[in-house]
Amino acid sequence: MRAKNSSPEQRSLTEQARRAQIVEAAVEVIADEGYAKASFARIATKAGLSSTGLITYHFANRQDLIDSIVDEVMTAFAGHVRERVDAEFAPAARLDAFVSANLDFIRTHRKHLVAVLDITAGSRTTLAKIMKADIDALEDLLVQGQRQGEFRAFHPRSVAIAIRSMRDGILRVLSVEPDFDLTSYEHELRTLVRLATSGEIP
Amino acid sequence: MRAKNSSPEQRSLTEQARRAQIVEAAVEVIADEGYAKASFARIATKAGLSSTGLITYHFANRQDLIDSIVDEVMTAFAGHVRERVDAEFAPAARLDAFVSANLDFIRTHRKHLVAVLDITAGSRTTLAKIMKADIDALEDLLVQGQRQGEFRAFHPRSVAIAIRSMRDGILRVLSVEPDFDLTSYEHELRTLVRLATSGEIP
Amino acid sequence: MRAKNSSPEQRSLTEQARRAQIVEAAVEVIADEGYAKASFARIATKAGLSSTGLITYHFANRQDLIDSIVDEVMTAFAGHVRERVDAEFAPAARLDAFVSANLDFIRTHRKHLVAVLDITAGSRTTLAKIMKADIDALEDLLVQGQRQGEFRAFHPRSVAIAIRSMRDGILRVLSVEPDFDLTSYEHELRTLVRLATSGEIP
Amino acid sequence: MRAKNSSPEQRSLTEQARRAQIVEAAVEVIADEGYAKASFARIATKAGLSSTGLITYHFANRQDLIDSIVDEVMTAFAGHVRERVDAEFAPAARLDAFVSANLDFIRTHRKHLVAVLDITAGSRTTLAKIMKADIDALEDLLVQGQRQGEFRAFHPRSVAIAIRSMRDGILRVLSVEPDFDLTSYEHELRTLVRLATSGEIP
DNA sequence: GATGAATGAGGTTTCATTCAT
DNA sequence: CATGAATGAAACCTCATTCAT
Repeated sequence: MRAKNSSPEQRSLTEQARRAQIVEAAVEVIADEGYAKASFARIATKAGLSSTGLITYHFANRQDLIDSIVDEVMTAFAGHVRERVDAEFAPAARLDAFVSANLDFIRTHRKHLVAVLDITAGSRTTLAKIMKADIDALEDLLVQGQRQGEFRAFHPRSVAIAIRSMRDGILRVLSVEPDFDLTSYEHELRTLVRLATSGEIP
Repeated sequence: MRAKNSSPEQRSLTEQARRAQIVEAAVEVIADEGYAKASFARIATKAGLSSTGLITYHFANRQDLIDSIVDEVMTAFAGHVRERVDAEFAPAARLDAFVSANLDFIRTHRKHLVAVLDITAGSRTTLAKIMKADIDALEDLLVQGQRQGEFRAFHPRSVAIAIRSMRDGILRVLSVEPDFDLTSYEHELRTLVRLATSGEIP
Repeated sequence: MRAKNSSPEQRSLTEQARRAQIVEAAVEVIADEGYAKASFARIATKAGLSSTGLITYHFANRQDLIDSIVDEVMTAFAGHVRERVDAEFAPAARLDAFVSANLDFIRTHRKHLVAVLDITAGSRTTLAKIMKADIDALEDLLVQGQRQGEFRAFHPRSVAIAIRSMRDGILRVLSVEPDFDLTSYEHELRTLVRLATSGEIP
Repeated sequence: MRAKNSSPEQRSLTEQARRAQIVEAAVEVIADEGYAKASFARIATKAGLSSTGLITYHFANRQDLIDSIVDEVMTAFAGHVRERVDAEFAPAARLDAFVSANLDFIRTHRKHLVAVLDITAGSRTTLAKIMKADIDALEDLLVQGQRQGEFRAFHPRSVAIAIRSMRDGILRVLSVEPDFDLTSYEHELRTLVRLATSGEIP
């Protein structure tokens, strides 16, 4: 019997634990070896499962597992960032909080984010969905700053894409160079974002 | 006898043409459907070949084909950019030329660059190689500008990564939204890069 | 402790009820979707059970469940037909009663019989057993009629096969066209059987 | 590269031979062990192939193989029967030719027909298609006989179903008892059909 | 040079069955 | 009695690669 159609609330503790375990193993495999090599067999081995059947038992199919990874990681990520952003009031401060919250989360969840980056690169539909969500949120922040006169005049969507790109870019570096030190990059990124946006709209 | 191990110089005209044809077809398939779905079968079909055997006949193996795509595209890309950069003298102008040359090439070779982006996302070793080359070149440009006092003080490698990321990021957007208009993005990108670097080192 | 190996007499009421429930669900699934798609998972779902484990708990294995379905349906079927046949005395009347009793049961138990038909089509050993029983019974009826001089001379086993085939054939039609109207078919079948057998042995 | 989309005409001799070989092996396996047990692995073994991959190479998928079997067998069957039927003129003679042609073909192609019977039992859509074609053809024959006054009044579709059922029924017997002697059955079947239809419409 | 045929490894998924609780 | 979790075999299918012609 499958757990396929069960909604998150009705999952037993055992099931939640197993799902989490599988998701973690998948994250590890994807982050370490790349999405292309993340077969059920490797994931099962990494998770210490006796067969790939257990994965299909807990997830409807491959896409379901992948979606679960993305959902879980991005929900945590977005939550972390939103909390930090919402602690600030002025747009410039909020934007700076956004950048530093991003970097913090990257530091503590490198593998998870690299895994999601890899997934989105290998799955266009997932990429489209996530990218839109990210960029929309950033754009809102920027437009807000412009309305309040804190930010200069610029094309908000383009700048949103640029900022998001700089965050993603460092993940790509990390996927190849896991020990890359983020200190300098964070400093420069915050500076760049400030320089890019500051200046009142004339 | 196989053509596999022959070095570029030894290739006959026919062979060069076939290789180019296969590379073009592969680019198209990867750009349109993603790296994951770019099987030899699809590439052969797109190229109008009757058998995947021909691909293995002209390329030692899959990796060889992929490397050829990347080599070809990146060589042309780098050549185009270098030419435009070298036409300028002052670091700031060279950097601006770099950005606009990048965008121009993206406009005219969208599919090729999206394909390479997809490939690098799916193959860590390729990614590492390309990224290093790109960032090194950019870093040189930035260091030069700082030495000549045109650029402010910043961590050159970090800013190089940031600039390269903004270029890559727009390719990800294009991979999902092929008709995205680059005009505004190019404008903002040039502005951002100028704002990010300008100011003499004190 | 398992209920698997218990003989029918030893079964508790609860257990009998569960078995019946599972058998009914299996009949439904097989009749609706075909034997090939009648997995334990589908049967459990149809029966409103939470696990396929319950099926294996009550039945030794798949074959046991299938056998139970066939046994139950065919016992009821045979009982119904025998009762109707035994109400008549003359062979011709008994044979006619046999045909009309068959059709009546088909009308009231279409799904059950379609399920059994599907099962026998998918399991040679089951088919052999049932077919032999059916044909033997019919053959007895025919031989009796010949002995009493009511039926013409014919090869009884062949005619038995033919009559049984016409009964099975309509089930195949019903498996594809559940709403097929049996009225005309019953009329023709009774006529055919009468025409096929009537005439004294010279 | 696959031969998937090739139409029958453009198949090479080698390919035609391989396809025929695989079809024959599949027929044998299905006739001997039943449709349910006819996995690619068994078919490949029976055909002496080194891997199941070769089956997928020559047939788009399982359904394609199954369809090919059915097509091939039923085309030959229908051709044989039609030829024999068309050699006669009067409806009664045509119907008798139909029956005896059916039996002849069953004798020479037992395995093929048993295989098709098994396939249709395991695949509702295929069953529906074939049954409709068979019954339609028979019904035409019967209606023709009624129009010309050679046949008595009866419901043509029902009698068509009955006749076809008697033909199918003997195949089921053969699937379990391959050495069953058809002589008596053929005799009785021809008699039954004659008795069932003869007599002018009043 | 080119091709179609063949191969076998490896992918996801389905499934009946077992077992601890 | 019943359940959910786990297992591993087997299914179909895709694929890169090899090879005879």
